[in-house]
Amino acid sequence: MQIKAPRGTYDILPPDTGRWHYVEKILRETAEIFGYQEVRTPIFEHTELFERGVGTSTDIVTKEMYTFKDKSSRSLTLRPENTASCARALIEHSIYSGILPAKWYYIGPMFRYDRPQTGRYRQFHQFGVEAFGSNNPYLDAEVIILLVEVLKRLGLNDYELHINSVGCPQCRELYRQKLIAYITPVKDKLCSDCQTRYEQNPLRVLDCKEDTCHRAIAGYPTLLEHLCHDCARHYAAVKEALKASHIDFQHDDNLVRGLDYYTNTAFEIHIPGIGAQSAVGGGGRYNGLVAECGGPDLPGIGFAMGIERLLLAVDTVAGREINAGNTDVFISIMNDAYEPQALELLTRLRLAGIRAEKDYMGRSGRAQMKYADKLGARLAIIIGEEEIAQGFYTLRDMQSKEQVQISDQDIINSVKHRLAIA
RNA sequence: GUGGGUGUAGCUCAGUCGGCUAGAGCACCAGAUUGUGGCUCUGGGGGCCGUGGGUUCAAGUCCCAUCACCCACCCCA
Repeated sequence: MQIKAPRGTYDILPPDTGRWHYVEKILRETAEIFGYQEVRTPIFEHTELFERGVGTSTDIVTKEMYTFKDKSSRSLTLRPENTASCARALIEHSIYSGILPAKWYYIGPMFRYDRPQTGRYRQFHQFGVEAFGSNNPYLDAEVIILLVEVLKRLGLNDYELHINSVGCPQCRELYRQKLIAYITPVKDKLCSDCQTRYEQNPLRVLDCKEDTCHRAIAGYPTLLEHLCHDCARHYAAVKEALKASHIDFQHDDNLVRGLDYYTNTAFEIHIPGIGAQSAVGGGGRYNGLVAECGGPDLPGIGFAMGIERLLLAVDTVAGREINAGNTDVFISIMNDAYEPQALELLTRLRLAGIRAEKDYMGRSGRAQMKYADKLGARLAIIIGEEEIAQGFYTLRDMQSKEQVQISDQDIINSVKHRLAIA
């Protein structure tokens, strides 16, 4: 039986890797312009970190983690997300006693044992940013502006940004009580999923898609009306800042993000038309996280984006195609006796910083030209009997088909010159 | 974890009621054009028909199982 990539994983091969580089470059550049620096944390961590950081009631922790024991019986887990690791690193290296806010970004693979689907994999890639140490609402806005800017730079102008505030532990608990009181009389009318949500996390009943549930709880009290004074002011400032920055968004009472660590601002960004998994990014404020992981009481805000979903969107919505040629110059020899000279010149071109290639399959002269064409070469250098006898190279422009004779000492500069103006 | 769909060449897919040596297009290689690419034409290499079992004189085709992928639920990025 042939061995294949495990379920939910896949290979990224050329020329696809070029598309990844293109997206990754935009992500890194944008983050750095906004003042975020890259962090790289381990791919696996102690299981306890995610249990505490993500929350034991979440789907991620209860059923989606890749957990294993190492040879010393430590329980380790392949990271399902990177925010908890960032908080751990921040604490471990006492970053909080340095210059604040600490503004980090990351990019890399995450792992969740989930049923694969369009835009959903078991090993997938996230880009994300985290800003620790400030509870300033304008930092919330900065992070959202960065998220939107990334989409704009990828040509994804058609997005839906939803925001909400989930308050602080105090006002959220008060609201939870009210909501439970509101739902309890109509509990029996809810779908079976909502029956369990009602027990575990009543707020999640709000974003159920079932019509019957919507009707059953119609007129429910909203989080927005129950925010405490500070939380309400914080949320108002975020919205005001987004408006001032001309960012379109919509308040969404039903946006209740699943992870336990969120406080105050929560947001999610969708791109219509890429399937059921249309959330390309989501995040929020997590003021309780650092303390929960054993550090000081330090606020934080961040988001994560799914790179597979971004690529899906770039393909299906933005319709962008990125394919640069493999090479610029191809050396064609008309007799295999010229292999040594060809390789010598090839290396000289390469050491001069020029992407150059030759044939290694024993192709005929004609086939070498076909090959050059497939590689996207803009220039071909032809070495045949006449060239060897008289000591020059034939330089062919693949587009115009013009050919000129160039001496050995001029060849590098001539190639450079032609590539620069082409 | 639940429901539905699909597995045939590297890719996209035909393959009738179970019946001769399993096909096409694209891609790849070669030739036409022995010193020159894109177009065209000709030829060639490539298949455990996802895997395992069953029914049958006979299975790519029917049945069962299994695995994988796709779509949706769930959840999320």
